[in-house]
Amino acid sequence: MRRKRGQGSGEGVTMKTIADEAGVTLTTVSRILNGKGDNYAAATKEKIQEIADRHRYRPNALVRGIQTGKTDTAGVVIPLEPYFSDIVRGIHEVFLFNETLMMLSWNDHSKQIPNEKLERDILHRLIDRRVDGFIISPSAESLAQNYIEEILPRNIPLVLVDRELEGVETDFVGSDDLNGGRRAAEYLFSLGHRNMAFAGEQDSAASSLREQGFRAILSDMSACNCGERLDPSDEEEAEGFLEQFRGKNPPTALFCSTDDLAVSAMNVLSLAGLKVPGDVSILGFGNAAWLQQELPLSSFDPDPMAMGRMAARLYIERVNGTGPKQLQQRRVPPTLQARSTTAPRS
Amino acid sequence: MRRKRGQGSGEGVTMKTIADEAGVTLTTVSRILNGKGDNYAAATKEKIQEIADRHRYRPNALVRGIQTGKTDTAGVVIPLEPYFSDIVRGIHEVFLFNETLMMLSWNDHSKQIPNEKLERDILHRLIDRRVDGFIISPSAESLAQNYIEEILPRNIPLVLVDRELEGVETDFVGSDDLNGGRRAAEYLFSLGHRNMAFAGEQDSAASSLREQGFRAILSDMSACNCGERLDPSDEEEAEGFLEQFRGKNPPTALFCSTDDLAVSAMNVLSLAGLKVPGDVSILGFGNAAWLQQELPLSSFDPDPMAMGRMAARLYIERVNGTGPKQLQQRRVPPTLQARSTTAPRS
DNA sequence: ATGAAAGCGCTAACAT
DNA sequence: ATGTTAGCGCTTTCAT
Repeated sequence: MRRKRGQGSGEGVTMKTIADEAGVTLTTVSRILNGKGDNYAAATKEKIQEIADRHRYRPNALVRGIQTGKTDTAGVVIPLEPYFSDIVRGIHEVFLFNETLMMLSWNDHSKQIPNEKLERDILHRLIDRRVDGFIISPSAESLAQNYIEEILPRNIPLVLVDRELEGVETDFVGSDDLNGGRRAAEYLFSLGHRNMAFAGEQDSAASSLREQGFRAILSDMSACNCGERLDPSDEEEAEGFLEQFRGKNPPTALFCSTDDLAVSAMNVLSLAGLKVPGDVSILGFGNAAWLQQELPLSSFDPDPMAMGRMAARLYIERVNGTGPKQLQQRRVPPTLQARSTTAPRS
Repeated sequence: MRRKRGQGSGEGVTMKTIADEAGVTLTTVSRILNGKGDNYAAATKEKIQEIADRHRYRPNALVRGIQTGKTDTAGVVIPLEPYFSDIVRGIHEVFLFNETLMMLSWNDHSKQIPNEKLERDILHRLIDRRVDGFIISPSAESLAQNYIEEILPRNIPLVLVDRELEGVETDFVGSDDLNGGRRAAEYLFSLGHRNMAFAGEQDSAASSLREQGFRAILSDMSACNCGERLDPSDEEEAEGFLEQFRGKNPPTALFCSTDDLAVSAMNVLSLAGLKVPGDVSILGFGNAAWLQQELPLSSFDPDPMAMGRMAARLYIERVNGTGPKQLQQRRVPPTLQARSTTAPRS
């Protein structure tokens, strides 16, 4: 067996050490140090506490973990990139007040091919250490199988953040895309725009929700209309996209489901000689940090820190068994950041 | 006692479960699943393995931890801000190949007053969970006491990254500031500059090393000279700083010990009508990400990911007891990023 | 007001 | 080629 650590203070000090020194049993020490010693003589309590402090005694959470089945440790699997690290910061903030610590890991998000094997290995490492639950931001759909096979059957609480996974029945915390879409419409409407366009990718759940909310409001408003979804960054669709702005009575505002699309759109439009926001107001979604210095794009900030906080709160509910029985879907309303690519209709 | 988890597959499956099902003892299962079963009959080995797989058995690392005194888990205390999260990514990369996981935490780096109590609490949480060691990027000098009292006496390996702490005798991994300073001098010299200036803060260990390296090279070169250290962002020193550039035969190059100083210097110089790099070449240190889009500042990239990797490797050596006995000081040479604020002397 | 004893899931020394 | 036993550090029932 591996040697325990050397002989500094606080090392190798167990409840037994303290019990022996105080001339009482382990049980007594355990109860007193855990605040369950109401019945004990004040003198005993003080003595135990004093010895513990003097030795800088620290309880062994591993043992407590195997005894109680709870480790107060979460498995957090999130890439450490700008946007995501804000999610982690939000989680951390809530954990601070819940005696919880996170084991952090992630799979290489930068590689296009997600490494299923590697992620499964990471999950195993986390499960072996008996984390109470998981908070995961899945890097790809293809990883769903991992969660379905490794986490759910073991009945370990799992909260997904930022991205849902088809076929994985679990809690989810993300951005309120529907709400964002609605407010995009309301905002552009309030600037006087009536004729609008929408740019979005195909096959993106988030993008669809944003579009849905956007159109829902527009169809409630009178005298509003909006062209079909098109992707200015897609070779096939770019031409059609531009076409909309060439007819008579062209759109004066454009809502893009991501900031990337907003940038593509701006490029396409400016090549065609259109001014932003003079001729067309552009509103994005994502509030990408890399953008803000280059280009003052009006956009929705999904508030990743708030998402992290919300995910952590849900996690705590799950791990403690408080909170509702049904699976939760909680969404943080994005914050509108009006900058200089949107303006009143001229 | 808290209920163990419910009844899904892989839950509550222990070696005992497997042993019973196979009609052998715990020991047999333990040995076979740990690859120490060379002496066992192939049939037994296969049977055990099959049962384990079928039940999706996973070993309990908590138990292993209390038995062996090793948890394969590191306590990492680093703020999750841009520069630092790259350090964390470097650490993570190395841990992936060492069966190690990190418990990540940090104290609120944004608050000016570092919360000593909070950080001590975090260290306790980590110690209770019996991390094998620590990798810490201290947010303030005032926290030194925490490490001295809580970590060192317990003989827990501690590697400091990015920032050293006076009075804390421990391993350190950081940027090679001396080397950076030297190469700054060599680079500016190679561009033809002979008359130089240096901007740096007072009381910064890193800044002093950069200055030291810088001056060491200059004094080796013939016909070179460099004014005294001044801080253009300091009200008292700004005037003197500018004064240097007003004499006859003024400096044509400026090395700043941080990118922030480089920005201040540029402002001061441009107010005085001097052109960069036409009149003065400016070289910074830090390669701050927020800068790169605004201003193509020539600078040294301290390569935080490499620092993280190096710290993790040293950590692994410490935890495994391999590696040298003496305290280590390892430094990553920064990478020169020549952009457009430096040019040949005109 | 305190103790004794069983047990958590596993490892490792010591058998046979 | 496999089993027996003690023990890791603690919590929790059941005594007294």
